[in-house]
Amino acid sequence: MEEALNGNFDKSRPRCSVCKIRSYSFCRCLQEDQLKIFAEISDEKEFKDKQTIFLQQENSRNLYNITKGNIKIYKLLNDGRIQIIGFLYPGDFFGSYKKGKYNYSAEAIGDVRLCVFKQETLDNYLEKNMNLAKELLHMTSHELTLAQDRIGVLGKMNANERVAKFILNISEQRARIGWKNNPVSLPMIRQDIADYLGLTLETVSREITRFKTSNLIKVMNSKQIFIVDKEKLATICQ
Amino acid sequence: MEEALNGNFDKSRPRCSVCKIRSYSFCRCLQEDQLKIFAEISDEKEFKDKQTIFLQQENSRNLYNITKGNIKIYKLLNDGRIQIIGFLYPGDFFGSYKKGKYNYSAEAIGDVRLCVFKQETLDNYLEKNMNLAKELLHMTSHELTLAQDRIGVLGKMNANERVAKFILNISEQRARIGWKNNPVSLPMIRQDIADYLGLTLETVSREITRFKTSNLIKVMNSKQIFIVDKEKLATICQ
DNA sequence: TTGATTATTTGATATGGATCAATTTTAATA
DNA sequence: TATTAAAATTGATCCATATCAAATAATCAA
Repeated sequence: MEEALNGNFDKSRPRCSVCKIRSYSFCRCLQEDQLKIFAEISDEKEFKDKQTIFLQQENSRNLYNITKGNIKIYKLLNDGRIQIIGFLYPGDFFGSYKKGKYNYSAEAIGDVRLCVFKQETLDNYLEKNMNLAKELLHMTSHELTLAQDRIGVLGKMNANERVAKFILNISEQRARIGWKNNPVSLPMIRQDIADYLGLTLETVSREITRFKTSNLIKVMNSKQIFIVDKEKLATICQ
Repeated sequence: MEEALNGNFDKSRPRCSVCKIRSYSFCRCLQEDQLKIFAEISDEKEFKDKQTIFLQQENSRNLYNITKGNIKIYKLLNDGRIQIIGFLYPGDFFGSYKKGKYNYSAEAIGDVRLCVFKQETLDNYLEKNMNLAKELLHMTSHELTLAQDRIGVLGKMNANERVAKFILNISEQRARIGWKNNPVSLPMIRQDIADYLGLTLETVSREITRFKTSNLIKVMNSKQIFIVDKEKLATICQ
């Protein structure tokens, strides 16, 4: 099962040793000899497009680490309004290491592979490994700065600036994990982008058209955007 | 100096031992015998109303813990637009335990007393104290959920809902640290509330008037709001 | 390949909150 | 206490984005 998932049939090496995204993930702080233990306390699972990973009201039991694919985390208001909190990519983690309820729901965008950690198991392991605790602290702290950036975008920026920032952010994220970042692929649909940016899908579509018309981007197809003038895009959202 | 600040002249007890907000702060996880060391690696400082604690572009050196008063953390766009990321209260911490730049600026609202930790010093101390590392992780994680809640508010809620949520949130925060929460005191001016909620001060003022007119609140004075109908307020923002 | 479904774009109109402006209230200071 | 400055309220108007609606394009299933 594990071997099948990461395409590694060498039973002598733990799954984590051959994990391609480990260097972008919180487990990068582990020594080679710790990887075996870590592979044992985690479990790799697959999810299909649109499959729910967990819902906000559920008791939180797990922390997840994305090894392949994209997921969205979102909140639902009781009248059906949706706010997408974030799109997450390989190397990102989500879920909760606190008992209680999850703070959002999580859903796969396309096919996804996740490392699953049971809360208590991870918590126990933290006791033995200060590096990992520190790494988690730093990554959580980084998540917090990203969330604060988003507060700035949603609180003060107009539609034009939001869409520009979105395109640049996703391109930067791709670069960070060493992927092709131009043209940048948008795995999510326009409605998701709208629910992420606090706009409607019509407004998102119109802003993309404006960028296209003024030659800042080329729309190869609705999910592939080529950035023609990165500087000008950056100027829009500073 | 330390004694003067916390009103304790008993030199035999470390400052942290008599700290009134310790039970709401990350240092609550420390044992009595560790408090002496902690009092030595931290430093208590006072700031006056509107005084800048640090600016976003500065190199981050410190982590701060509020022992008295309120502060606001905010981001500035280059055209002068301001977004207040959060209002922080006694027991809250802010700043950075990473090298680099701060992610926001911080300013005192009214007179403030802060525990200041040097990054490296705290980091070194973490090495020796797993409890503290875990506590910081949990509190940072909690900060993250608060930030995610705010993303939901700014992305999907209208002016009416935002102001209702603000009043309830601040009242809950007061209750959490055991303070009088009705009438709730708003230490910040309307412009700050507006910059926090992504609205204008006129809109904030109008919404407060609406709540007053429909008898959900009583405005004792502009900084003291008595919540008359908590349930109805809660229904507005669910 | 074709029809059906889903996603995206584009257009017309409506509206919530911004903006501009004036007044009132509160706080600060001489 | 009077004078000034700062904060808050209220009113009139405007505009960016939402909403409603239709057309087009892409994707999927049979």
